[in-house]
Amino acid sequence: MANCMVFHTQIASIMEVLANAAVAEICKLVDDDYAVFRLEITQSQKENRALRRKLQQLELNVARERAERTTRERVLSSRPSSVKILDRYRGMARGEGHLTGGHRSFVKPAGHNTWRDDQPITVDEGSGTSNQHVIMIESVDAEAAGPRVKQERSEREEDPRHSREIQTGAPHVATEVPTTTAPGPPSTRRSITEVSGPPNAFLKSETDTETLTVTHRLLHTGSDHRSDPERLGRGRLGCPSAPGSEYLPIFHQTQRTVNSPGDGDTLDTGGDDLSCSYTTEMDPVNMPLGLETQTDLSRGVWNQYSSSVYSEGCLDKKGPVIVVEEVTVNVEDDGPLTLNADKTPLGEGHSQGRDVLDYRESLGTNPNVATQSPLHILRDTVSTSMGPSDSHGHVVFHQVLNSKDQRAKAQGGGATSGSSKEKRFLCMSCNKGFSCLQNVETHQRVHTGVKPFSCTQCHMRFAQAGNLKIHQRVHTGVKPFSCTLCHMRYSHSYSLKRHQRVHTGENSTAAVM
DNA sequence: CTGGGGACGGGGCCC
DNA sequence: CGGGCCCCGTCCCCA
Repeated sequence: MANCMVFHTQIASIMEVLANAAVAEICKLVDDDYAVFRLEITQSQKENRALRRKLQQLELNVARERAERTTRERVLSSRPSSVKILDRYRGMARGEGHLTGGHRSFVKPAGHNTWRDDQPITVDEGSGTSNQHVIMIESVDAEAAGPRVKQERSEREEDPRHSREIQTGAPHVATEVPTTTAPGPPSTRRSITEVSGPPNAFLKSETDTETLTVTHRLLHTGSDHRSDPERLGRGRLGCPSAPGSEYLPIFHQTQRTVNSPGDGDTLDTGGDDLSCSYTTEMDPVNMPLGLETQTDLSRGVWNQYSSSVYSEGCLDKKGPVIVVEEVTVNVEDDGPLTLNADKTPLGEGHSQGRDVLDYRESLGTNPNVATQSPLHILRDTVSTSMGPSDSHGHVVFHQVLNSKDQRAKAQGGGATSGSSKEKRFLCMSCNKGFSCLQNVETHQRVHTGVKPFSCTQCHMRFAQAGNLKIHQRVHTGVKPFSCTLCHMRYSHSYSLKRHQRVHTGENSTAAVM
């Protein structure tokens, strides 16, 4: 028994020794690893300190440079804004600026005109209520003896804040200077022309003698104030295509009412008592949606929207796309583009009629509008890459934008690719050409979702008065079109025509063909 | 095959 | 006479 106890005691002591040895071993290993780890940490800390010092040094350098630049700009404050913009642009090229805010179009300084005499500003605002302007920068450098390149800038109504940002060169405002116009010396003369025009439409000049490349730029800033009600209330608010008009390229025109109540009988069909009302309310349901915001500032920062000869392709399985490759506009030598300064629909928003709502009001109460315009679609889905300038200084922009309307794509493609002379008016959203401005304005409701004509009985809305009138037949039961063979009656004329194919045996598909 | 909405082109009127 | 605007006719598409 005693032996057994001694044996157990010895075993216990041995176990204890072994355990202690194991613990010591573990501790030793831990200590070793810890030492190594500490060493690594120390080295990392040293590296961090060195990098921090470098960073501080760089920040100091940047601050110093910025201060110098500010001083220089003050000294050159009498220089034209565009030149200052050029300076800033160059500064950005040097890495002094920031592109965090994307790009903006520069605007004529509000309140005071800093343009020099050799920078004529031609403002053609038609009704004087223009909220959009077109700025065409024409380089008249001697070196520009060749085909000149005009750069148009879309512009909103003069926004003091906007101007101030530009003038002060706020870091977040990166004003891009057209790359096609090599930043010339300060002596570069530029004529800037503001042209009033219809939204999203521009006129293709036919009498021009010199080919120019017009680049339409959809300028926007990533952290912009797009949703700012104030901004929405100004400028393009009154225009259907407006919400995105800030990104509109060029040829903005003054606004007008869709159907001025002064016109009065917009829906008056001469006794046809249409129980309809005229509103300018946006139909959120029909508003273009699904904007996958691709404001990739790192890629393009700003999107150029160019148009003219373009090809179409399906780069996106999900939907049709339009590849806009280049804009070619013929312009006379000595003059700015001759633009058709017309009033745009849904502009001033007359409220003379009971059923007439102020469009801007509607927009103001519908903040979604600002983000649902097709132009936003354009902005947000456009994948832009800028090609190199050709030998003539033309810049070719390539764009791929998703088109919401496949039909518009098909039709628009034909319209523009053919470059029909008759279709002088182009929709800036889909590049479709139209023969007259009114058609463009109507067409643009496709993009804007504006449906000014509403039925009072079912509150359906229509973009065209004629469609509303036809729609009214649903309520009235009027079927003016009757078949002479079977006395079937139809409310649509085409329904009758389609129906008569049954009698004639004409194949519907063949009829289509 | 029908009903109905969306969209475009063009004629006619007015200024 | 030309441009702008309104309206209508027409076609396409979808349910």
